[in-house]
Amino acid sequence: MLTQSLNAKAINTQISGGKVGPAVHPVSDQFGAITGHVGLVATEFSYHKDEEIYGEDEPAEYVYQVVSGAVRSYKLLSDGRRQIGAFHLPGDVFGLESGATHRLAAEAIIDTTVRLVKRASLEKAAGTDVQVARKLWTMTASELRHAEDHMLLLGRKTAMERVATFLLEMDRRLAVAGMMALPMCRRDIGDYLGLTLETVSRALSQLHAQGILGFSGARQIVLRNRQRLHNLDA
Amino acid sequence: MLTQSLNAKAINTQISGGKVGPAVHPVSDQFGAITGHVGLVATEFSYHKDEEIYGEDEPAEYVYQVVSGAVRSYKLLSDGRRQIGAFHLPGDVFGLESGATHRLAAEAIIDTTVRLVKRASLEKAAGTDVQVARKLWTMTASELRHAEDHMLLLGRKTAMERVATFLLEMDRRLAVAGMMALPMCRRDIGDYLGLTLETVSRALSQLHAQGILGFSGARQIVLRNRQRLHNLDA
DNA sequence: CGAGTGATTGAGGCAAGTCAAATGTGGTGG
DNA sequence: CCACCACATTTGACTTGCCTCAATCACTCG
Repeated sequence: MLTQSLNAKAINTQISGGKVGPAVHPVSDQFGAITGHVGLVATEFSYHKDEEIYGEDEPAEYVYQVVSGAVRSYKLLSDGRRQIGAFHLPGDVFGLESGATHRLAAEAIIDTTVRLVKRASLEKAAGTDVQVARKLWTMTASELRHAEDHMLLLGRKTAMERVATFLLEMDRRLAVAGMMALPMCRRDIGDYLGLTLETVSRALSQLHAQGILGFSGARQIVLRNRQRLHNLDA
Repeated sequence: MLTQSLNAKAINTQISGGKVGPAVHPVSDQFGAITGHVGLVATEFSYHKDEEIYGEDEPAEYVYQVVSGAVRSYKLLSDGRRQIGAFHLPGDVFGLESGATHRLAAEAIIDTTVRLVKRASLEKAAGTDVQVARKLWTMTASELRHAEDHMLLLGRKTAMERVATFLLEMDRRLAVAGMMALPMCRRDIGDYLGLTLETVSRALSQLHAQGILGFSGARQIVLRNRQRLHNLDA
């Protein structure tokens, strides 16, 4: 099913180690660090806004890297409550599992292109090449680090502290020329921070009123005072 | 400093692969799975109740396995708010890092004995033995899985759902003859679940009043109806 | 330029937090 | 062995930060 849909829509297949698209940041090309060593076949593939990439508990057949666009990884409760565990931005690897299935679902936030390799081929490479095995471990470990930081946020920070942390994270990860263009809506931010979209909006309005940030459209944000934002972040 | 204190208090050094203490569950002996392969030296060591094992951001010199007792891993905010990321019970490995430092601090909840090996020797073994490298990865991946589940709990579950989840987790991990002896106090439980100790206590009282659990002392709990607890867990 | 979705703002409610007091309990020394 | 003490837990009364529900506003994109 997934394979069919991939084959039907694949737009480009290449031997990795070839040139990397402009959206992939060179110093953080985690995928290349693996595929370059072992000559794995990487395929490019695109998803539309809100399209599912894989579901929770689905077999983990592929490992992905965002080329352009943005992805949300999340879990759902039976009544629809959602917790987004991470946002994946250009250059990020996602969907890497040590076990057989995906622990979270993944969806494109906006139209998104990914590069992907078969999980089985990575596993095989890791069995031969210790460098690859080490890389898989460190990628999982940095996801764990993020999750540990996020548990602190979700369990113990106030709404304003959460929003401040979020803004500083996004500023670090996607600011260009001091401005960030958020790909996600207020509901996504709320579901990432364990808040409602209204609470996120109120916190942003308050930061705007205090001159800590500026808007040019709801999703174009300029941080005017990172120091004060850090102070609000506990 | 750490090394000194370790040397001063070490009570037993052995080549691993020897017999395992009775408190370590045989089917989940993650440590043995590693050390058995490469003949690493494991040392036993004990900590008193509330003693720090390592601090946040401290160099990760050792990897630990609980032999007996219980350990909490946590992060602190500057004003003292605490988030416990995990409890480590007999058989569990903790303190395993891919990077140079510990991401969370660790403390003994009660008097605790651990087995430990040098991180550097594990790293070395992983460079030679692909089985070891794979094991390190899967151990980190299962910590990540727990953290992802816990983010959902912290971000989206109600107080009663959190406590129900906690009880089912502890029942699974440390119930003997249908009864569990919790090593941690209500404050630890609250800091694990993102609640206050009072809220934890009220939820437990309510479950007791509904006949879902029974007490013999505040920390000796017997689950009388796991199905109803599952229903409360969303 | 208008429709539709996303964002903001307001008013009121409630789940969980805070503060405080009473009760229970395990550990220890007389 | 038991009485006491220190601390853990429970329970109560009240507060509050965030949520819910609802209405308006403002982009974005046909």
